[in-house]
Amino acid sequence: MKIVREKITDLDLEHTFDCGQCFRWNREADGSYTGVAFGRVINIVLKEDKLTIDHTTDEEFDQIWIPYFDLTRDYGKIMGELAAADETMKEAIVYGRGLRILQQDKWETLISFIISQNNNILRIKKCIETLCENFGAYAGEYHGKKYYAMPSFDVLANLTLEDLASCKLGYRANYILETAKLVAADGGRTLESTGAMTTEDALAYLLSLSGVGPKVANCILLFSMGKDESFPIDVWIKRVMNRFYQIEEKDMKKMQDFAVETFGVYGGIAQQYLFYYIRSNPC
DNA sequence: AGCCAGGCCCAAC
DNA sequence: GTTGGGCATGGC
Repeated sequence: MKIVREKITDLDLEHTFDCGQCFRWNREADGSYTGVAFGRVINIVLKEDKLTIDHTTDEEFDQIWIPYFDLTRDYGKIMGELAAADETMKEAIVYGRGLRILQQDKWETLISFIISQNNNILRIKKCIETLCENFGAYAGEYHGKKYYAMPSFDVLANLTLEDLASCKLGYRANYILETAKLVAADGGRTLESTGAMTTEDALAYLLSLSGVGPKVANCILLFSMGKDESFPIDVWIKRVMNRFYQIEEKDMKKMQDFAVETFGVYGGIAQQYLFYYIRSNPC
């Protein structure tokens, strides 16, 4: 069934899906997007302020898609506050207006960003897609195409490197097996409870997993655990920090401090506008 | 062909 | 505690 909601503001699906925070949404010929999240397949389109989601229900919209798209939060206010911080941020917001930080599934985000390391976005998407098709639960069919969810930690914990070879994950395959075993050891309870932890504790837990360092951990904190102040620093953010804020590319500590001082509790959201801006306008 | 990609691990200082 | 080499794979 199809649901419609009007008066949706400060949302741009292209910016939200293409800013590098998620990997499983694809644009259709008609401009709508189809993707899988939380085990559901939906097709979504926004025309003016009218949001239409196909293949869902009123109940699922309330329980899954409102939190997923972060629709209860006032991004107009957030953008206003960040834009007042400085001129670069202001330009980045003009460019990426409507970008919202999705609240994604923790396990899927964890695996996705382990795969993301030293990798490019196109290939990250292919790796994730293959992993889901080969080992994920069937999530449904939309317009003749079948979709599969991210395989659970129980499934991945029982695979071998040979099983994963077909996914072409490279050296990351072992990280995924090790992390799946660690998460499955307590039935995923620690991972699920991270949202209620302090950011510091959640970060420490993530860093204890295999293939998760500071950058990947901060992405997971921001994109799935509601830790808005988390400021992931990758090669692109280093370039932003160097080009626009005159911080040396190796000085991560100074970048972190700068983010806290300048962007405060919305550091991660600011980071995402900057990432999207610099990637779309490289040098 | 060689460099790069939303970095991390581990050994050597 | 910090630094640097190595790392699978494929797009450009």
